[in-house]
Amino acid sequence: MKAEALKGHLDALLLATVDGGAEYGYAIREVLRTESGGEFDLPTGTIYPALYRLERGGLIVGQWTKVGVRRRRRCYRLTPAGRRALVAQRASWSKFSTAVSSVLLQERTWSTTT
Amino acid sequence: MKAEALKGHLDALLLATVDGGAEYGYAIREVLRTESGGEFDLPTGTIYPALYRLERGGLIVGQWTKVGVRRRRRCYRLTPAGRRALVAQRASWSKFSTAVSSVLLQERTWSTTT
DNA sequence: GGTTATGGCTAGCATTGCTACTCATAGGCG
DNA sequence: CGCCTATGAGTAGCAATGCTAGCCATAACC
Repeated sequence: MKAEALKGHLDALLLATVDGGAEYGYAIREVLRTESGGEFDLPTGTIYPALYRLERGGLIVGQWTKVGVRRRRRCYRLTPAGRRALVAQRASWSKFSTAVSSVLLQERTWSTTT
Repeated sequence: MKAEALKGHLDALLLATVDGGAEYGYAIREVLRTESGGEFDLPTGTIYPALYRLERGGLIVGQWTKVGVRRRRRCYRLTPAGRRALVAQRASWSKFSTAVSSVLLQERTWSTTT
């Protein structure tokens, strides 16, 4: 996958993943990789700053939790605004992907590309 | 449509459009708007630099043509490399959109987002 | 004559995801 | 015990790319 392909769509993916239960960066990464059939194998340098952005934007809220004795996780949940954003992003993705597909995958009658 | 949504996909759209006959910037814009159902209403500041990039990359070749008396158009055709790129981009788009959709539009059993 | 459509172009910006690290705890294994 | 891997989080700086906001010219229409 080209590096730029994700641009503008990552937020939606993260919101959708977080919506699937209280999640944290590391787990989100695994879930994204699995659910995407391996397409999205995102570096942590992509995940964490993005979560940060979403939190700053008020779409998710993070909370430190303890794992074991001195291990910590930052768990995120969607805010109401985040939930609305997710709905909007899904709709937006549908429109976008439909549009791209209709341009890209269109059958052309004169498509005997000489 | 968010500004960044297109990133990484514009080249494919342009290649596909140029593949639909010898086209030039202005016409490409119209075709994209029409075929996308209005989703892609791209400013010329997006189109022309992008065509330039594609030409520099050897995926299309441009040629000035005269329209009327002293009007000019830069008409583009796909090169063999461009045609190969288009095939690759279509495949890549399919994989990408499938992946995004499976993350975004997935039905979750526990989706009663409390 | 003035407005709109056709046609092309550019400098500089803003956003965003990636690269390439750092740091720490925990568990497994020779 | 010492090393390697997995888990978990983070950052500075970069590169790419599409957009903003302009510019210019010809042609057509009223």
